[in-house]
Amino acid sequence: MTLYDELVARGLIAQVTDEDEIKELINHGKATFYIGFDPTADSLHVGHFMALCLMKRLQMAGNRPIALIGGGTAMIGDPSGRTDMRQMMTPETIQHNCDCFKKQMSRFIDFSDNQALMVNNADWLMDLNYIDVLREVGSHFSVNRMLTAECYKQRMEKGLSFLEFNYMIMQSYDFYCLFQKYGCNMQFGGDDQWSNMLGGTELIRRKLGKDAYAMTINLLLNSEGKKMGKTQSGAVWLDPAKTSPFDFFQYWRNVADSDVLKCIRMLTFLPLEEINAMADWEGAQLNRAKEILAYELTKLVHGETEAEKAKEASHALFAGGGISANMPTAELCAADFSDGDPDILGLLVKTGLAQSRSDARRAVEQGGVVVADEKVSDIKATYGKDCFDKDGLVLRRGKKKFVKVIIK
RNA sequence: GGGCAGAUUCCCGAGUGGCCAAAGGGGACAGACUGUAAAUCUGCUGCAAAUUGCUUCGGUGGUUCGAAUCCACCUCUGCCCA
Repeated sequence: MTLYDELVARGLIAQVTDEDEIKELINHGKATFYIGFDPTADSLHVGHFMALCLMKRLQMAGNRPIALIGGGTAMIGDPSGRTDMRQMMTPETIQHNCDCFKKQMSRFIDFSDNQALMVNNADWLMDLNYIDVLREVGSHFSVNRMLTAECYKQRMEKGLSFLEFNYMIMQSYDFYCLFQKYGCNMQFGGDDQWSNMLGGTELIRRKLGKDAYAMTINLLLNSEGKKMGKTQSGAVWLDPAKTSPFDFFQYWRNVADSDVLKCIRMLTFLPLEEINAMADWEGAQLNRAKEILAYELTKLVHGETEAEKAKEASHALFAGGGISANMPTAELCAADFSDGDPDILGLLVKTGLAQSRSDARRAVEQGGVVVADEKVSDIKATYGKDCFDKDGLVLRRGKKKFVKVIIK
């Protein structure tokens, strides 16, 4: 099976500019392609992970990836898919984020011997001269055309600043630069980037009379049509300091039935035959598929050891109800006992299981708090040092949130 | 530059002097049912020393016994005209 066919079979490809050309290029390792990453946070998240996987797949087939960090475009902010204006970021924040991205990407993509490149568009965008840009680039864009692009249409009602309107032009200019500098002939990106990417191929055609190609990958949406990789507390991050391997594992362990197969197909490197064999799984067996998904992804992102630990902790908690060395842990120190034994509400807040004492109180009153396998019904319950033996005391809020508390 | 409309809690959105910690919906959280799924039903959703107290309705001042609500100025947003 060719690479292109595999991408199709995995449901990754959304739109392409020229199917035959693209097939030819990527199947034979002739593409130098780029994917842009906007450094809007200090860690990559699941959405980026899809792009990284794609890069890896293509790199394995001999194509040359360029990871473009949008240090320059981040100064503007992409209006696509947004209904409100982005908050402006300071140059310092952007720089910090770029550095974090670099570190994380190196784990997935092999940058040695120029097999892949990492560039920052701040390098060429920051020094541009306004008049020159207008003459060189601006003359090739039709405002009428731009306004009909889907990404701007949505914003026509809510308001769109001139700043953001220029994002497409900057992104197009990136492609143009990379094409000239590195012979970059393809751009990949999320499907919401389609119009911005077309801007680039268009600009290259107009300025250089040459063809470049663009391909978008499907956004990872759940069965309700919402972007996956988001939780109430924000995105699911790849940085273990921001989303622990255990939480990462649990996120995937808990996806809806209807989304499991799609996730496995799109995100893991399991062979297609193996995945297709899972297609008619249901009930308990489908539940097993979720574990495979969670394990595979945790392994890819955090490594095999962490994946094993997360799986083990998950089993201990949900299957055995026992205590595990690998479950999320919170520590108490002597000072926490200095004003008398801590009460249940305080413990819940301290461990992050509740946001405030009010929140904790509600949880207890509704019967959602369990300590050491016993439901807590008294909001005034306290726990002395002797409650915490050397394995720790397991606090549970609801069915899925556990913390093991130990005394340092 | 001129005219008009608007800013309310996580989000949408009601509230136009006291009965307002603020309707309704969504989301989130908890309970029941389950498979760590979905659907459904119930509860709950500012903070705290909790039949009470405190802080919130874009910002700053003012009127009033009392302001999300009235007045002034400011900031931001949308629409129309230039």
